[in-house]
Amino acid sequence: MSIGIRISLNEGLYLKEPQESKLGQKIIQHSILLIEEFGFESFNFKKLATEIGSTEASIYRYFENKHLLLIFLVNWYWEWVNYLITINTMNVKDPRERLQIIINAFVSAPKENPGVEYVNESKLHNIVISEGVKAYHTKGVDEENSKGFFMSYKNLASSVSQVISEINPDFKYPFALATDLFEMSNNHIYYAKHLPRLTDISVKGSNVDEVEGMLNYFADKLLA
Amino acid sequence: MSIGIRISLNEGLYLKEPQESKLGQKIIQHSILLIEEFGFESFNFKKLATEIGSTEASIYRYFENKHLLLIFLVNWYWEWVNYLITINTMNVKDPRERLQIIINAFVSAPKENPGVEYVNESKLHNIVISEGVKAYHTKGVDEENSKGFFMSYKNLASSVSQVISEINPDFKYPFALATDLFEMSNNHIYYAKHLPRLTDISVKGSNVDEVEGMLNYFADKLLA
DNA sequence: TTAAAATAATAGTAATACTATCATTAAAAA
DNA sequence: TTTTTAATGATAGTATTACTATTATTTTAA
Repeated sequence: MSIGIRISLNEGLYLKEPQESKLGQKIIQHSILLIEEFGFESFNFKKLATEIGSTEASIYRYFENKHLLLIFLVNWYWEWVNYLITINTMNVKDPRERLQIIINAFVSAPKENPGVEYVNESKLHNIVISEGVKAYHTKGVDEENSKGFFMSYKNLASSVSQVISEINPDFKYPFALATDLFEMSNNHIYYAKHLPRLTDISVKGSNVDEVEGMLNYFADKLLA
Repeated sequence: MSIGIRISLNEGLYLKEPQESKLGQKIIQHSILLIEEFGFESFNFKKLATEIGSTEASIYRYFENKHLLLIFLVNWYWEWVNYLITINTMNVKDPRERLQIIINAFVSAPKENPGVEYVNESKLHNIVISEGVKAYHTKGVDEENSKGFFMSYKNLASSVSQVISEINPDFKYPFALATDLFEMSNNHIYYAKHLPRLTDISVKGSNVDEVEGMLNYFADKLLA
């Protein structure tokens, strides 16, 4: 059962809106499961087709290729985090408190499941952590950007930058800090798990309190 | 003509040390040129072979696959930045000044060409900026890490973290900040060029002063 | 000057990333 | 309800990629 959020994404990302059909939803659902489990490189439409009992050709009717599917998924995540931030900060006046809520959403948005039944938000977050940067680190970035494929990230950065500027109107780098907090959140969760000597924090199970603490500390210090 | 630096990397990264033969050096040299120009995804050993007038099979005698070649190149960069930092901070007592030199190396190491004739450091830096994260964002990261494939990055982070701890021995996140400064440096140069709404800084041509200014500001504030 | 090592030439395989065509099924409109 | 349309499935096929194997030739070193 859905609580009724509908995430609408740039139409150029897909050939046919996958959220509006059973097969489309299955593609989203199982691509998340497969990419999370086996990684983006070894993921392909043939394996996905087998997994959902469909065919490669059918999947190609929804997405041009797996790269655009990845961009779609990452955009879905950005939109969803932005949505969560919006509702969770709605009645909070103090911008410092709003930024804390934002940082909490960055590290643990998946815990607040919005009930889109075909999206496992926790696994999608893992994908964003492990593979997310690949969405915009390609030679096609400029063309894709011109089509608006990264608008959701920009909107998210913009929302956060506004809160930052509210806290400290003289701070010179509100967009950069917004982006950095998001990336640091993902990076340090990744490092803690895979390259622990690149960080000071540790993540036990799904406990990301140390990452959250660090980001709050950084934000406080920078905006003081 | 070389000024005599020799960058030695983890032996598991290659099948045969490419820095010790003409063909190996050509592989390094032209893989940098091709990846920088066309991107890592569209790069392959066949194109590289054609480019250098050799064969796929010959290249496979040096590197198992293009992914390991990328890790090799990125490691080369990390080692080289670490080397530059070492010599440039050698006689500098003040750790704050040392950190400034480090930040300068992060944003513009390529300008100080060490004279390894088969490595275009500036283009290699572009690769690190655009493709670098792909080196350690894969499903194989844990196994590769256990073989020491990311030791150079850890060493770099460790060097920088020591300076950070010298500036402020109570600072809780010296490794994280070291890593973040490096990643932010690369990220914001990339954003300025391709996704400017994710940052506040701009990079005109090869002028990265604004990035440098921001990183110095962040470091100062956090370590104050 | 001969042996060893490195490289080139050639060929081949399995997997990937698609595209095309036609048959079947499901949904919507008449 | 039928009939038209849209969506999906089944099947096949192509070009490229990521390799591996074998043998010939060239370079280097003993």
